[in-house]
Amino acid sequence: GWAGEGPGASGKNQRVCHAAARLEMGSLWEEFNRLGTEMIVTKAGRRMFPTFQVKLSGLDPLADYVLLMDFIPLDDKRYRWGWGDGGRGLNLGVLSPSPPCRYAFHSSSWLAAGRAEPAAPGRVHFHPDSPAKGAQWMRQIVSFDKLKLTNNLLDDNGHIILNSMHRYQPRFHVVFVDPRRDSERFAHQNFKSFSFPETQFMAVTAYQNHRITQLKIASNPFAKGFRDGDPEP
Amino acid sequence: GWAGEGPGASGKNQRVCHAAARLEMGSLWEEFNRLGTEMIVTKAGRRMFPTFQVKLSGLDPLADYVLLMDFIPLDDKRYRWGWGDGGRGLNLGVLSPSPPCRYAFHSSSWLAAGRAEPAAPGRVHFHPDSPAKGAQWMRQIVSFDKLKLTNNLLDDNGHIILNSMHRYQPRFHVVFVDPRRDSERFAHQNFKSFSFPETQFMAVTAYQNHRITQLKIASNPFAKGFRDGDPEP
DNA sequence: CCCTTTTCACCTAGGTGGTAAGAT
DNA sequence: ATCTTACCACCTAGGTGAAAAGGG
Repeated sequence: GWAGEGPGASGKNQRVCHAAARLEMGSLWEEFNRLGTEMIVTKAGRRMFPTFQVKLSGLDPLADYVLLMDFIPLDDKRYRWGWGDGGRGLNLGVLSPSPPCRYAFHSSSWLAAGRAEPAAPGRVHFHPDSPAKGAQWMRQIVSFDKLKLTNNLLDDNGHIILNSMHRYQPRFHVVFVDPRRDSERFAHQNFKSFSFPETQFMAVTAYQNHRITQLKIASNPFAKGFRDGDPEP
Repeated sequence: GWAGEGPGASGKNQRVCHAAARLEMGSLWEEFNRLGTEMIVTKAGRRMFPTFQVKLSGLDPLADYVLLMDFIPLDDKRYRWGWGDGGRGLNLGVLSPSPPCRYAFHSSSWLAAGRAEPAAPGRVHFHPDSPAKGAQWMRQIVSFDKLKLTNNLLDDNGHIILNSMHRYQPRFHVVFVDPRRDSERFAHQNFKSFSFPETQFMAVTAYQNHRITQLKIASNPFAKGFRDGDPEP
């Protein structure tokens, strides 16, 4: 679907106010989201799967833009994966699917387990093709496949630093490169942000929900080595 | 070594007239050049080895530059590899090494064999990071490892089109992106070209000089599978 | 005969989750 | 007990020259 734009769509520069972004692989993102998406974080940095990619429109073909992403905590909680009190209260319906039978073997779910860790420094990831003309960005799908997530607070590779067992919402920003002298004064008018709820996820160092693992293996080409039976193209 | 700049260094824009480029892997290029460098061309496109890479200096850190390469015919001849008339006249000393013994088994060499084919359309290869600031270009070695050579006159992948069995001189160009309105009128002032004689080569569809093959195998990591004996790091 | 094309085994380079050991 | 790390086999993706087949 098309993203809801950030607050305050008024007062935006003409170069960004008509910008629109469609999330690619939307059905795959929704399939993960229904199970409660998990993303691995490692010391060396791990890519996201699905990859965050968008199709852009509404840019000025001749203007320069910078594209970037950041990740904001979805709440101030820390989570753990396990068996709750039988299903009352702590289960987060949005996060885990309603199991077909509440007493089935696989009935674990995400439980709030205290307040969030101190937030890591809020890094951003610039799309490596930035800056580029609007025409270039709109020509084809923009893929953030170089973006990596890490749990290393001291990371010096420029990766996105996240806390494991915390929930995050990826955000996507289109920034018009203002050629005017005192462009800093208009910075707040020169960008537009997009947030796709179906891309939210739990950062983990190892997968907790086995259904997530299975869906990753089934849909990520690099995990083909772990597929069992007959394929389905 | 440092490149000789193109003719007419006078009248250049301040943003390019101090630009300098040092060829990287110079000793490897020279080793190939002493044997007579050959570069494979294929229908699908083949990378160069050694890769053309330079270290830049003298750019304006804050100005925008485009970096690109093209290839110019070194002469108007077509060549063939074989046995000459005993060593008189047709042997090109620069192209093949003086064999230790003129009557040794490996005494073939490049011989002129008629006039050149009609020149293919003179394509150029823009470095994919173009345009970028001078500071960015000077930060580290600029590598043209995405450049591919093809002999397909109908190529639509944007590769460099060359005629097999013809000699070429790679050229490297630094172009200042002039922000002025009528910048086209200053185009001839806004670039500086570099030509390294040790990078000239013969385009081939299959290696002719067995010593070139051996040196490629010995020095190209992707050809490690063809190395025989003990390695030498 | 000489040159080109195709296919292939063998590499580099790097993205997967599994697994077992380590850390707290 | 729970989470993290390091290493691994197994993939994708693509760059090598060898060898055989193709073409004029």
